[in-house]
Amino acid sequence: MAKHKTKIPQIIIRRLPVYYKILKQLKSSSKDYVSSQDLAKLTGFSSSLIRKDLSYFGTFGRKSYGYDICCLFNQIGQIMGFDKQKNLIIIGAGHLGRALAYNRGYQERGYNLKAVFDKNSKLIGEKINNLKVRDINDLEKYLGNTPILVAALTIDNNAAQKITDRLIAAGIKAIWNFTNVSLKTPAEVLVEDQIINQGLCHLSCKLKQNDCLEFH
Amino acid sequence: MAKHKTKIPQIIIRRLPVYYKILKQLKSSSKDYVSSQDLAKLTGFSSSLIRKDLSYFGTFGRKSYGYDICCLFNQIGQIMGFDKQKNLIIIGAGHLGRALAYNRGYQERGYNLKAVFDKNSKLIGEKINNLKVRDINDLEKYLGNTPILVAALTIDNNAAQKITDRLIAAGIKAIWNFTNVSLKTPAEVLVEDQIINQGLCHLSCKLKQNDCLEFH
DNA sequence: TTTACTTTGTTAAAAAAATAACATACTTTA
DNA sequence: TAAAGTATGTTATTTTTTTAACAAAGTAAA
Repeated sequence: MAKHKTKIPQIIIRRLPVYYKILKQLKSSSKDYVSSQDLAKLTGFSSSLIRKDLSYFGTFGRKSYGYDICCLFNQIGQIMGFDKQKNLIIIGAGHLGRALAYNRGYQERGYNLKAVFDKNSKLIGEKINNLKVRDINDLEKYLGNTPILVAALTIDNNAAQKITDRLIAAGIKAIWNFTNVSLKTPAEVLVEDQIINQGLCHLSCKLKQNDCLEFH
Repeated sequence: MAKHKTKIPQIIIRRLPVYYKILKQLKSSSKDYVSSQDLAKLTGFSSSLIRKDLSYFGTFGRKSYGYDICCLFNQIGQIMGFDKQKNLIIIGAGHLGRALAYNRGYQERGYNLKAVFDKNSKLIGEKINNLKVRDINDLEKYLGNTPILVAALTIDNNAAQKITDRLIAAGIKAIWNFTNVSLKTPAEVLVEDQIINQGLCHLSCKLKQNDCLEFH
Protein backbone atom coordinates (compact mmCIF):
# COMPACT_ATOMS: atom_id res chain seq x y z
CA MET A 1 0.00 0.00 0.00
CA ALA A 2 2.70 2.45 0.92
CA LYS A 3 4.03 3.78 -2.35
CA HIS A 4 7.08 5.51 -0.93
CA LYS A 5 9.69 4.42 1.55
CA THR A 6 10.80 7.99 2.20
CA LYS A 7 9.41 9.89 5.15
CA ILE A 8 6.03 11.53 4.61
CA PRO A 9 6.48 15.33 4.58
CA GLN A 10 5.27 16.93 7.78
CA ILE A 11 3.00 19.19 5.79
CA ILE A 12 1.10 16.22 4.40
CA ILE A 13 0.93 14.56 7.81
CA ARG A 14 -0.78 17.68 9.07
CA ARG A 15 -3.46 17.42 6.39
CA LEU A 16 -4.21 13.73 6.80
CA PRO A 17 -6.35 14.16 9.92
CA VAL A 18 -8.36 16.80 8.08
CA TYR A 19 -9.08 14.43 5.19
CA TYR A 20 -9.91 11.74 7.70
CA LYS A 21 -12.37 13.94 9.52
CA ILE A 22 -14.13 15.06 6.34
CA LEU A 23 -14.32 11.53 4.98
CA LYS A 24 -15.83 10.32 8.20
CA GLN A 25 -18.59 12.88 7.82
CA LEU A 26 -19.07 11.93 4.18
CA LYS A 27 -19.35 8.25 5.11
CA SER A 28 -22.67 8.93 6.75
CA SER A 29 -23.97 10.83 3.74
CA SER A 30 -25.85 9.23 0.86
CA LYS A 31 -22.97 9.57 -1.58
CA ASP A 32 -20.49 6.79 -2.33
CA TYR A 33 -17.90 8.83 -4.22
CA VAL A 34 -16.34 12.22 -3.66
CA SER A 35 -14.30 14.24 -6.13
CA SER A 36 -11.18 16.22 -5.35
CA GLN A 37 -13.25 19.28 -6.14
CA ASP A 38 -15.85 18.41 -3.51
CA LEU A 39 -13.08 17.75 -1.03
CA ALA A 40 -11.58 21.11 -1.91
CA LYS A 41 -14.81 22.84 -0.92
CA LEU A 42 -14.97 20.93 2.36
CA THR A 43 -11.33 21.26 3.38
CA GLY A 44 -10.36 24.62 1.97
CA PHE A 45 -7.37 23.05 0.19
CA SER A 46 -7.18 23.25 -3.61
CA SER A 47 -8.36 20.23 -5.58
CA SER A 48 -4.95 20.03 -7.20
CA LEU A 49 -3.25 19.81 -3.84
CA ILE A 50 -5.64 17.14 -2.66
CA ARG A 51 -5.02 14.99 -5.73
CA LYS A 52 -1.32 15.44 -5.25
CA ASP A 53 -1.45 14.54 -1.56
CA LEU A 54 -3.41 11.38 -2.23
CA SER A 55 -1.28 10.35 -5.18
CA TYR A 56 1.69 10.50 -2.84
CA PHE A 57 0.42 7.32 -1.22
CA GLY A 58 -0.96 5.48 -4.22
CA THR A 59 -3.75 5.44 -6.74
CA PHE A 60 -7.06 5.57 -4.99
CA GLY A 61 -9.31 7.44 -7.42
CA ARG A 62 -11.54 6.32 -10.22
CA LYS A 63 -11.46 8.41 -13.37
CA SER A 64 -14.59 10.50 -13.94
CA TYR A 65 -16.05 9.23 -10.63
CA GLY A 66 -13.73 10.46 -7.93
CA TYR A 67 -12.75 8.63 -4.76
CA ASP A 68 -14.68 5.86 -3.06
CA ILE A 69 -15.42 7.48 0.28
CA CYS A 70 -15.25 4.40 2.46
CA CYS A 71 -12.21 3.04 0.72
CA LEU A 72 -10.31 6.31 0.97
CA PHE A 73 -11.30 6.70 4.60
CA ASN A 74 -9.85 3.30 5.39
CA GLN A 75 -6.74 3.90 3.34
CA ILE A 76 -5.97 7.16 5.10
CA GLY A 77 -6.59 5.47 8.42
CA GLN A 78 -4.07 2.81 7.46
CA ILE A 79 -1.56 5.38 6.27
CA MET A 80 -1.76 6.95 9.72
CA GLY A 81 -1.38 3.54 11.34
CA PHE A 82 -4.86 3.38 12.83
CA ASP A 83 -5.06 -0.34 12.05
CA LYS A 84 -2.31 -0.99 14.61
CA GLN A 85 -3.22 -1.20 18.27
CA LYS A 86 -1.60 1.32 20.59
CA ASN A 87 -1.99 1.44 24.36
CA LEU A 88 -2.44 4.84 25.95
CA ILE A 89 -2.41 6.19 29.48
CA ILE A 90 -3.33 9.58 30.86
CA ILE A 91 -1.20 11.21 33.54
CA GLY A 92 -3.20 13.78 35.46
CA ALA A 93 -6.88 13.41 36.35
CA GLY A 94 -7.67 17.11 36.47
CA HIS A 95 -10.34 18.71 34.32
CA LEU A 96 -8.38 18.24 31.14
CA GLY A 97 -7.29 14.69 31.89
CA ARG A 98 -10.87 13.87 32.70
CA ALA A 99 -12.09 15.32 29.41
CA LEU A 100 -9.51 13.23 27.59
CA ALA A 101 -10.67 10.15 29.47
CA TYR A 102 -14.15 10.70 28.07
CA ASN A 103 -12.87 11.48 24.59
CA ARG A 104 -14.41 9.30 21.94
CA GLY A 105 -12.21 8.67 18.97
CA TYR A 106 -9.50 6.52 20.48
CA GLN A 107 -10.82 3.21 19.26
CA GLU A 108 -11.18 4.08 15.59
CA ARG A 109 -7.61 5.34 15.63
CA GLY A 110 -6.31 2.16 17.19
CA TYR A 111 -5.75 3.63 20.64
CA ASN A 112 -6.77 1.79 23.80
CA LEU A 113 -7.00 3.96 26.88
CA LYS A 114 -5.69 1.64 29.59
CA ALA A 115 -5.22 3.76 32.70
CA VAL A 116 -5.38 7.17 34.34
CA PHE A 117 -2.87 8.28 36.97
CA ASP A 118 -2.81 11.10 39.48
CA LYS A 119 -0.84 12.07 42.57
CA ASN A 120 -3.82 13.46 44.46
CA SER A 121 -4.99 10.91 47.01
CA LYS A 122 -8.49 12.37 46.88
CA LEU A 123 -8.77 11.36 43.24
CA ILE A 124 -7.03 7.98 43.45
CA GLY A 125 -9.59 5.21 43.29
CA GLU A 126 -12.26 7.39 41.74
CA LYS A 127 -13.79 6.00 38.56
CA ILE A 128 -13.57 8.13 35.44
CA ASN A 129 -15.36 6.68 32.46
CA ASN A 130 -15.02 3.23 34.01
CA LEU A 131 -11.31 3.62 34.65
CA LYS A 132 -10.09 3.69 38.22
CA VAL A 133 -7.64 6.52 38.87
CA ARG A 134 -4.31 4.99 39.87
CA ASP A 135 -1.62 6.27 42.17
CA ILE A 136 1.25 7.91 40.29
CA ASN A 137 3.60 6.13 42.70
CA ASP A 138 2.57 2.88 41.04
CA LEU A 139 3.52 4.15 37.59
CA GLU A 140 6.71 2.11 37.16
CA LYS A 141 5.13 -1.04 38.52
CA TYR A 142 2.22 -0.64 36.11
CA LEU A 143 4.39 0.08 33.08
CA GLY A 144 6.55 -2.91 33.95
CA ASN A 145 3.53 -5.17 33.56
CA THR A 146 1.65 -3.49 30.72
CA PRO A 147 3.21 -2.39 27.45
CA ILE A 148 2.20 1.22 26.87
CA LEU A 149 3.22 3.19 23.81
CA VAL A 150 1.79 6.65 24.44
CA ALA A 151 1.19 8.83 27.50
CA ALA A 152 -0.99 11.92 27.57
CA LEU A 153 0.41 14.52 29.96
CA THR A 154 -2.21 16.73 31.63
CA ILE A 155 -0.39 17.69 34.80
CA ASP A 156 1.06 20.84 36.32
CA ASN A 157 3.92 22.43 34.44
CA ASN A 158 6.31 22.04 37.34
CA ALA A 159 5.90 18.27 37.44
CA ALA A 160 6.07 17.78 33.67
CA GLN A 161 9.77 17.09 33.14
CA LYS A 162 10.09 14.85 36.17
CA ILE A 163 7.17 12.66 35.09
CA THR A 164 8.48 12.65 31.54
CA ASP A 165 11.81 11.31 32.73
CA ARG A 166 10.04 8.54 34.61
CA LEU A 167 7.89 7.66 31.60
CA ILE A 168 10.92 7.47 29.35
CA ALA A 169 12.86 5.37 31.84
CA ALA A 170 9.89 3.02 31.88
CA GLY A 171 9.90 2.67 28.11
CA ILE A 172 7.19 5.01 26.83
CA LYS A 173 7.64 5.76 23.11
CA ALA A 174 5.56 8.91 22.65
CA ILE A 175 4.16 11.75 24.72
CA TRP A 176 1.05 13.77 23.98
CA ASN A 177 2.03 16.89 25.89
CA PHE A 178 -0.69 19.23 27.13
CA THR A 179 1.57 21.08 29.56
CA ASN A 180 3.25 24.36 28.70
CA VAL A 181 6.71 22.90 29.21
CA SER A 182 9.12 22.19 26.36
CA LEU A 183 9.99 18.66 27.33
CA LYS A 184 13.52 17.36 26.98
CA THR A 185 13.50 13.83 25.61
CA PRO A 186 15.88 11.56 23.72
CA ALA A 187 15.49 11.68 19.95
CA GLU A 188 13.71 8.34 19.74
CA VAL A 189 10.88 9.43 22.04
CA LEU A 190 8.27 11.39 20.14
CA VAL A 191 6.65 14.45 21.66
CA GLU A 192 3.51 16.01 20.29
CA ASP A 193 2.94 19.39 21.88
CA GLN A 194 -0.72 20.26 22.12
CA ILE A 195 -0.77 23.96 22.88
CA ILE A 196 -4.30 24.16 24.17
CA ASN A 197 -4.57 27.89 23.58
CA GLN A 198 -3.09 27.77 20.08
CA GLY A 199 -6.51 28.16 18.49
CA LEU A 200 -7.21 31.22 20.63
CA CYS A 201 -3.86 32.69 19.58
CA HIS A 202 -4.71 32.22 15.93
CA LEU A 203 -8.16 33.69 16.36
CA SER A 204 -6.84 36.71 18.22
CA CYS A 205 -4.22 37.22 15.52
CA LYS A 206 -6.74 37.01 12.71
CA LEU A 207 -9.39 39.10 14.47
CA LYS A 208 -6.73 41.77 14.83
CA GLN A 209 -5.91 41.62 11.14
CA ASN A 210 -9.61 41.93 10.33
CA ASP A 211 -9.80 45.02 12.55
CA CYS A 212 -12.33 43.36 14.83
CA LEU A 213 -10.46 44.31 18.00
CA GLU A 214 -10.59 48.08 17.92
CA PHE A 215 -13.60 49.00 20.03
CA HIS A 216 -15.49 46.45 21.93
CA MET B 1 4.95 48.54 15.82
CA ALA B 2 3.50 46.63 12.90
CA LYS B 3 6.09 46.88 10.16
CA HIS B 4 3.90 45.53 7.38
CA LYS B 5 0.39 46.26 6.33
CA THR B 6 0.10 43.03 4.33
CA LYS B 7 -1.40 39.97 5.93
CA ILE B 8 0.92 37.88 8.08
CA PRO B 9 1.61 34.56 6.34
CA GLN B 10 -0.30 31.69 7.92
CA ILE B 11 2.92 29.80 8.43
CA ILE B 12 4.29 32.55 10.65
CA ILE B 13 1.02 32.84 12.56
CA ARG B 14 1.37 29.17 13.39
CA ARG B 15 4.80 29.73 14.89
CA LEU B 16 3.95 32.77 16.98
CA PRO B 17 2.24 30.81 19.78
CA VAL B 18 5.33 28.60 19.98
CA TYR B 19 7.62 31.59 20.44
CA TYR B 20 5.18 32.97 22.97
CA LYS B 21 5.17 29.79 24.99
CA ILE B 22 8.95 29.47 25.03
CA LEU B 23 9.45 33.12 25.95
CA LYS B 24 7.02 32.75 28.80
CA GLN B 25 9.13 29.94 30.18
CA LEU B 26 12.30 31.95 29.67
CA LYS B 27 10.80 34.91 31.51
CA SER B 28 10.97 32.98 34.74
CA SER B 29 14.59 31.99 34.18
CA SER B 30 17.56 34.01 35.37
CA LYS B 31 18.52 35.19 31.90
CA ASP B 32 17.48 38.55 30.44
CA TYR B 33 18.45 37.95 26.83
CA VAL B 34 18.04 35.03 24.47
CA SER B 35 19.77 34.50 21.13
CA SER B 36 18.15 33.14 18.01
CA GLN B 37 20.41 30.14 18.45
CA ASP B 38 19.08 29.44 21.93
CA LEU B 39 15.55 29.81 20.62
CA ALA B 40 16.42 27.40 17.83
CA LYS B 41 17.34 24.75 20.38
CA LEU B 42 14.14 25.31 22.32
CA THR B 43 11.72 25.50 19.39
CA GLY B 44 13.29 23.15 16.87
CA PHE B 45 13.17 25.88 14.21
CA SER B 46 16.44 27.06 12.67
CA SER B 47 18.01 30.22 14.06
CA SER B 48 17.87 31.73 10.59
CA LEU B 49 14.15 31.16 10.37
CA ILE B 50 13.58 32.65 13.79
CA ARG B 51 15.52 35.80 12.93
CA LYS B 52 13.57 36.08 9.73
CA ASP B 53 10.21 35.57 11.44
CA LEU B 54 10.96 38.23 14.02
CA SER B 55 12.35 40.69 11.49
CA TYR B 56 9.05 40.41 9.68
CA PHE B 57 7.47 42.46 12.46
CA GLY B 58 10.28 44.84 13.26
CA THR B 59 13.71 45.13 14.83
CA PHE B 60 13.68 43.63 18.28
CA GLY B 61 17.19 42.28 18.73
CA ARG B 62 20.39 43.72 20.08
CA LYS B 63 23.53 42.91 18.17
CA SER B 64 25.85 40.45 19.94
CA TYR B 65 23.35 40.16 22.83
CA GLY B 66 20.23 38.66 21.34
CA TYR B 67 16.64 39.48 22.21
CA ASP B 68 15.37 40.97 25.45
CA ILE B 69 13.14 38.16 26.69
CA CYS B 70 10.46 40.25 28.38
CA CYS B 71 10.36 42.79 25.60
CA LEU B 72 10.04 40.17 22.89
CA PHE B 73 7.37 38.32 24.87
CA ASN B 74 5.30 41.49 25.07
CA GLN B 75 5.86 42.36 21.43
CA ILE B 76 4.72 38.95 20.24
CA GLY B 77 1.70 39.18 22.51
CA GLN B 78 0.85 42.52 20.92
CA ILE B 79 1.36 41.16 17.42
CA MET B 80 -1.20 38.49 18.21
CA GLY B 81 -3.55 41.11 19.64
CA PHE B 82 -3.38 39.96 23.26
CA ASP B 83 -3.45 43.56 24.44
CA LYS B 84 -7.02 43.90 23.15
CA GLN B 85 -9.89 42.61 25.27
CA LYS B 86 -12.04 39.87 23.76
CA ASN B 87 -15.12 38.38 25.37
CA LEU B 88 -15.57 34.64 25.12
CA ILE B 89 -18.36 32.19 25.84
CA ILE B 90 -18.40 28.40 25.93
CA ILE B 91 -21.29 26.48 24.41
CA GLY B 92 -21.53 23.02 25.95
CA ALA B 93 -20.81 22.23 29.59
CA GLY B 94 -19.72 18.61 29.04
CA HIS B 95 -16.34 17.32 30.07
CA LEU B 96 -14.50 19.30 27.43
CA GLY B 97 -16.45 22.51 27.97
CA ARG B 98 -15.79 22.16 31.66
CA ALA B 99 -12.06 21.70 31.08
CA LEU B 100 -12.06 24.83 28.94
CA ALA B 101 -13.88 26.72 31.66
CA TYR B 102 -11.03 25.92 34.02
CA ASN B 103 -8.37 26.71 31.44
CA ARG B 104 -5.88 29.26 32.65
CA GLY B 105 -4.38 31.35 29.91
CA TYR B 106 -7.36 33.41 28.82
CA GLN B 107 -6.45 36.54 30.70
CA GLU B 108 -2.88 36.93 29.46
CA ARG B 109 -4.18 36.58 25.91
CA GLY B 110 -6.84 39.23 26.43
CA TYR B 111 -9.76 36.82 26.61
CA ASN B 112 -12.49 37.17 29.21
CA LEU B 113 -14.60 34.08 29.72
CA LYS B 114 -18.05 35.53 30.32
CA ALA B 115 -20.52 32.64 30.23
CA VAL B 116 -21.10 28.93 29.74
CA PHE B 117 -24.24 27.59 28.07
CA ASP B 118 -25.82 24.16 27.91
CA LYS B 119 -29.16 22.65 26.92
CA ASN B 120 -29.19 20.06 29.69
CA SER B 121 -31.49 21.24 32.46
CA LYS B 122 -29.54 19.16 34.97
CA LEU B 123 -26.46 21.28 34.31
CA ILE B 124 -28.17 24.66 34.03
CA GLY B 125 -27.55 26.68 37.18
CA GLU B 126 -24.53 24.63 38.22
CA LYS B 127 -21.40 26.65 38.95
CA ILE B 128 -18.29 25.84 36.93
CA ASN B 129 -15.24 27.78 37.99
CA ASN B 130 -17.52 30.47 39.40
CA LEU B 131 -19.61 30.73 36.26
CA LYS B 132 -23.25 29.72 36.40
CA VAL B 133 -24.23 27.45 33.49
CA ARG B 134 -26.89 29.25 31.47
CA ASP B 135 -29.79 27.89 29.46
CA ILE B 136 -29.00 27.69 25.75
CA ASN B 137 -32.52 29.01 25.16
CA ASP B 138 -31.36 32.31 26.60
CA LEU B 139 -28.46 32.56 24.14
CA GLU B 140 -29.93 35.29 21.93
CA LYS B 141 -31.14 37.34 24.86
CA TYR B 142 -27.69 37.16 26.44
CA LEU B 143 -25.84 38.03 23.26
CA GLY B 144 -28.19 40.94 22.71
CA ASN B 145 -27.04 42.46 26.00
CA THR B 146 -23.38 41.47 26.08
CA PRO B 147 -20.95 41.96 23.21
CA ILE B 148 -19.18 38.63 22.64
CA LEU B 149 -16.51 38.15 20.02
CA VAL B 150 -15.68 34.45 20.27
CA ALA B 151 -17.61 31.28 21.10
CA ALA B 152 -16.01 27.95 21.93
CA LEU B 153 -18.12 25.06 20.65
CA THR B 154 -17.94 21.90 22.74
CA ILE B 155 -21.28 20.32 21.90
CA ASP B 156 -22.53 17.25 20.06
CA ASN B 157 -21.76 17.10 16.38
CA ASN B 158 -25.41 16.98 15.41
CA ALA B 159 -26.17 20.30 17.12
CA ALA B 160 -23.08 22.08 15.86
CA GLN B 161 -24.35 23.72 12.67
CA LYS B 162 -27.65 24.78 14.22
CA ILE B 163 -25.95 26.50 17.15
CA THR B 164 -23.41 28.03 14.79
CA ASP B 165 -26.20 29.60 12.76
CA ARG B 166 -27.69 31.06 15.91
CA LEU B 167 -24.33 32.41 17.06
CA ILE B 168 -23.73 34.06 13.71
CA ALA B 169 -27.20 35.55 13.60
CA ALA B 170 -26.49 37.01 17.03
CA GLY B 171 -23.27 38.64 15.83
CA ILE B 172 -20.45 36.33 16.95
CA LYS B 173 -17.25 37.04 15.01
CA ALA B 174 -15.24 33.87 15.58
CA ILE B 175 -15.79 30.25 16.53
CA TRP B 176 -13.34 27.96 18.28
CA ASN B 177 -14.73 24.68 17.02
CA PHE B 178 -14.09 21.51 19.00
CA THR B 179 -16.79 19.49 17.22
CA ASN B 180 -16.02 17.19 14.33
CA VAL B 181 -18.29 19.11 11.99
CA SER B 182 -17.02 21.29 9.15
CA LEU B 183 -19.03 24.38 9.95
CA LYS B 184 -20.55 26.48 7.21
CA THR B 185 -20.13 30.16 7.98
CA PRO B 186 -20.04 33.42 6.03
CA ALA B 187 -16.54 34.51 5.05
CA GLU B 188 -16.34 37.24 7.67
CA VAL B 189 -16.89 34.81 10.55
CA LEU B 190 -13.64 33.09 11.50
CA VAL B 191 -13.60 29.43 12.38
CA GLU B 192 -10.68 27.77 14.11
CA ASP B 193 -11.06 24.00 13.98
CA GLN B 194 -9.49 22.30 16.96
CA ILE B 195 -9.31 18.65 15.99
CA ILE B 196 -8.84 17.24 19.45
CA ASN B 197 -7.37 13.99 18.17
CA GLN B 198 -4.98 15.65 15.74
CA GLY B 199 -2.03 15.06 18.03
CA LEU B 200 -2.90 11.38 18.31
CA CYS B 201 -3.11 11.16 14.53
CA HIS B 202 0.34 12.68 14.16
CA LEU B 203 1.80 10.41 16.80
CA SER B 204 0.28 7.31 15.25
CA CYS B 205 1.62 8.36 11.87
CA LYS B 206 5.11 8.97 13.17
CA LEU B 207 5.20 5.87 15.35
CA LYS B 208 4.35 3.91 12.25
CA GLN B 209 7.18 5.52 10.30
CA ASN B 210 9.56 4.67 13.15
CA ASP B 211 8.40 1.06 13.01
CA CYS B 212 7.12 1.19 16.57
CA LEU B 213 3.78 -0.36 15.68
CA GLU B 214 4.75 -3.76 14.43
CA PHE B 215 4.48 -6.03 17.45
CA HIS B 216 3.12 -4.82 20.66
C1' DT C 1 42.56 51.96 21.16
C1' DT C 2 42.67 47.93 18.67
C1' DT C 3 41.50 43.29 17.96
C1' DA C 4 38.71 39.37 18.32
C1' DC C 5 34.27 37.87 19.03
C1' DT C 6 29.24 37.70 18.99
C1' DT C 7 24.78 38.01 17.03
C1' DT C 8 21.60 40.55 14.52
C1' DG C 9 19.04 41.81 10.17
C1' DT C 10 19.06 41.18 5.42
C1' DT C 11 20.18 39.53 0.93
C1' DA C 12 21.00 35.69 -2.09
C1' DA C 13 20.40 30.86 -3.08
C1' DA C 14 18.22 26.54 -2.52
C1' DA C 15 14.53 23.67 -1.44
C1' DA C 16 9.87 22.69 -0.80
C1' DA C 17 5.13 23.35 -1.65
C1' DA C 18 1.25 24.79 -4.23
C1' DT C 19 -0.95 25.73 -8.43
C1' DA C 20 -1.99 25.24 -13.16
C1' DA C 21 -2.30 22.56 -17.11
C1' DC C 22 -3.23 18.56 -19.54
C1' DA C 23 -3.03 13.79 -21.36
C1' DT C 24 -5.31 9.73 -20.16
C1' DA C 25 -8.90 6.82 -18.97
C1' DC C 26 -13.35 6.00 -17.91
C1' DT C 27 -18.62 7.05 -18.13
C1' DT C 28 -22.69 8.34 -20.12
C1' DT C 29 -25.62 9.49 -23.69
C1' DA C 30 -27.15 9.36 -28.19
C1' DT D 1 -20.33 2.62 -31.69
C1' DA D 2 -19.08 7.32 -31.53
C1' DA D 3 -19.10 11.67 -29.29
C1' DA D 4 -19.24 14.54 -25.33
C1' DG D 5 -18.23 14.97 -20.74
C1' DT D 6 -15.87 14.11 -16.26
C1' DA D 7 -12.18 13.70 -13.02
C1' DT D 8 -7.95 11.47 -12.09
C1' DG D 9 -2.78 11.29 -11.85
C1' DT D 10 1.17 13.53 -13.31
C1' DT D 11 4.21 16.92 -15.28
C1' DA D 12 5.57 21.70 -15.71
C1' DT D 13 5.45 26.19 -13.68
C1' DT D 14 5.02 29.40 -10.16
C1' DT D 15 5.10 30.71 -5.59
C1' DT D 16 6.39 30.25 -0.99
C1' DT D 17 9.37 28.90 2.50
C1' DT D 18 13.68 27.74 4.32
C1' DT D 19 18.48 27.81 4.57
C1' DA D 20 22.90 29.78 3.94
C1' DA D 21 25.89 33.55 3.84
C1' DC D 22 27.51 37.82 5.28
C1' DA D 23 27.92 42.83 6.19
C1' DA D 24 26.99 45.76 9.95
C1' DA D 25 26.92 46.87 14.64
C1' DG D 26 27.83 46.22 19.06
C1' DT D 27 30.63 43.93 23.09
C1' DA D 28 34.54 42.48 25.62
C1' DA D 29 39.14 41.92 26.38
C1' DA D 30 43.89 43.03 25.70
